[in-house]
Amino acid sequence: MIDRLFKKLRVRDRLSETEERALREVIEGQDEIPAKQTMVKRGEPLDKSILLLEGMVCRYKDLRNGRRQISALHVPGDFLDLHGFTLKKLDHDVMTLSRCKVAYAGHKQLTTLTETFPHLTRMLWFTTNLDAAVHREWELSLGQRTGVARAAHLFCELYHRLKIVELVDGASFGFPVNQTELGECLGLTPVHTNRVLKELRERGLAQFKQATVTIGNLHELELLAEFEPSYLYLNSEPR
Amino acid sequence: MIDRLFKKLRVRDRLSETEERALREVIEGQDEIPAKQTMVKRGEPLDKSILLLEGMVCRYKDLRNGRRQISALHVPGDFLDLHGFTLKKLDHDVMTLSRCKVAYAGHKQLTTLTETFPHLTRMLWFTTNLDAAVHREWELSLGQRTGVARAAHLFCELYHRLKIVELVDGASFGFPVNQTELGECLGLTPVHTNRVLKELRERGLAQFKQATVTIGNLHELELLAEFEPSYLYLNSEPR
DNA sequence: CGTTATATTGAAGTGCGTCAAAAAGTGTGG
DNA sequence: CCACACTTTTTGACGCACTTCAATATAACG
Repeated sequence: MIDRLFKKLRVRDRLSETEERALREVIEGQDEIPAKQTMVKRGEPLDKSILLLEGMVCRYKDLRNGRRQISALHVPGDFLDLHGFTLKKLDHDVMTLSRCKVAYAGHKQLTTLTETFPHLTRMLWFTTNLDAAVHREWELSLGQRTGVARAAHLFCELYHRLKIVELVDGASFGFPVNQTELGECLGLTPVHTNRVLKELRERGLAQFKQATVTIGNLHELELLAEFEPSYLYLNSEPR
Repeated sequence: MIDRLFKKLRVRDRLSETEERALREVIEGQDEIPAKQTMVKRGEPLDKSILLLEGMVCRYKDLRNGRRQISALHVPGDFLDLHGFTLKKLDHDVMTLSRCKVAYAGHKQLTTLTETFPHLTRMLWFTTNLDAAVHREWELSLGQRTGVARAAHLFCELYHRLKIVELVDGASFGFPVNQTELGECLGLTPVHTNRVLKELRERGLAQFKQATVTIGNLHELELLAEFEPSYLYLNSEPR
């Protein structure tokens, strides 16, 4: 299961056997967490980072009026809070969307690792910068794309990210959220999210049903979303 | 001028004399860039990162219809593209807003630095994670805050960030953009940005005039924006 | 002082939100 | 296997925040 992390890294850079071993050594423990459970609360001091092995997780912030914005989604192979390694506490909450399997990397062990493996450190650093690149693309979506294009873009992004870790089945992938939570990713109300999904469905571009996305026409969907995968840094380059 | 970087870092962590010296040594060159000039183009290979010494810079992405989203603002003391150290090319453009002074840190030198100073490395890593924390707060703004609250929030953020590097003069600070560019930060059209500014002005909360923000009532402004400075990580903690 | 960029205002249109209700799906216990 | 409660999805009607289009006013500048 931890292999998904290596798949993710190897899409972006070379990872030596030694580095893989070193990384394996700092990943320890294994937990199962039920769905819809807060894993990390904002502000609480952190001494380890969480690697997602199975399931899906979100990070979010909310306002006093109860409106919530999901700022990031995580798929297997992602660290949920590697940024917490340097931040030491989070500015947001982390919640499981589905039942999840996770493992841990202690900050102490990570510190040791970074003192011994500079290139591996850059790769880990890279993954936190990759999260930031996704944040920027979401800012573009939230600020400038219409609801339909936002949903289309999110589906394209997840398709590509899940493909890397081999969690796409044909044109379908699991996305364990309801329409309310999907709306919280998109900055839309549940009602409008429903209408946006209806449009994508009727145009034959994508379908969202029972926590599963089925892409009807990837090319058209990407056109509509103006999806440019370069922000996912899918080409291997030395870091 | 480079001292602003150290001010920024020392608000967040201890920085030893040795570390300061080491960091000074990798910062070289000095350039002046005119206003509204693209400094880094998306996709172009990078071999150095840029430290902003004076002026203000933005990063942005745009869509085919010409709409643009500014995803980040940078103030003196910020690295503009330290994330480029691990990403090796950017997913967005970087543009000066005002006339700027900058210096450079070569990636080769940074690599050497990270192999010698693990704690300093974590501090640099931290600054890229801090940028991501700001991205998340902007996602919350763009997804869930009203136009007025978004503008209020941005003014609060800049006030606090500029305060650290001593660029706030009483209740005022320079913000070298026009209303169109401000709208591109906020995900609003120029016309609506103008109306939002009018409301803030008439409520006595903040004024934006001639590229200068003057805060009328910081407390009320923060309340309106639901501004919670914790995402700026202003408390010094060991990283 | 004219020229151009920027700010401001008005009027009308639209995407998305709100409120409310119905329909469909899901899970549980009998 | 059905009955019931609960969650989620879907639809309709209406309202509002923001956009669009267009015109005017003001500031910036050589």
